[in-house]
Amino acid sequence: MPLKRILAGPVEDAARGLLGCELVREDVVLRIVEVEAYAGPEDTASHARHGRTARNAPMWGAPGRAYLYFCYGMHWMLNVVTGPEGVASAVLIRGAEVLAGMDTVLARRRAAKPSAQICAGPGKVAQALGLARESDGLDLLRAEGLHLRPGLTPGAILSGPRVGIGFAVEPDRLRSWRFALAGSPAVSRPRIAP
DNA sequence: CGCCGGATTTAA
DNA sequence: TAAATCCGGCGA
Repeated sequence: MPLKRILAGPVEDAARGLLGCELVREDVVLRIVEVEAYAGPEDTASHARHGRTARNAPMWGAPGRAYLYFCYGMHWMLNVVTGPEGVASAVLIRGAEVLAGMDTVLARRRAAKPSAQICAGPGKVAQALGLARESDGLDLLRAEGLHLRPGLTPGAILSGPRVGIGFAVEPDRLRSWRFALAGSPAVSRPRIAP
């Protein structure tokens, strides 16, 4: 099944389908190992919970676009928009392994040496790719600029509650919409129970 | 290894 | 005023 079709489906399936896929920008190639699913206005943890705003507008767009937002006054977060056009949902990229371009990643992350956790966290992933506001809304399925492509077929997948959404109400708050490749060293904290 | 506070801008 | 976070410092 083509990636575009998976992204056009339910956000939970799209999230699982993104595990193992690759993000490419210039010389940097990352393998996605951890994601979180965020649905539309009905999901009280989602940026779409108050309806359409200037910030979350890309969430209503076509599947496969980027939704980037600024968080905690200093971090950019990369999401892949999912669902049909007009339906607001997106998948937050939370963790990745560096397949190529480690020197560039080290420079952007201001790290002295490689480590398994260099892209373990959503802020780290966007920073490693050099992403900010100007990449908001990009079509990731076009092979120019930032590109998303199929990769490794996932083995075992772990799931658990989403991180940093204590403000959401149940059942959204406890929903297991965080997914990660079992055994990957690039999964962010807190760890998902096996 | 786990907990805690500060950084720093924006959206609602 | 709190946020879909990160990092360094401190104590066990």
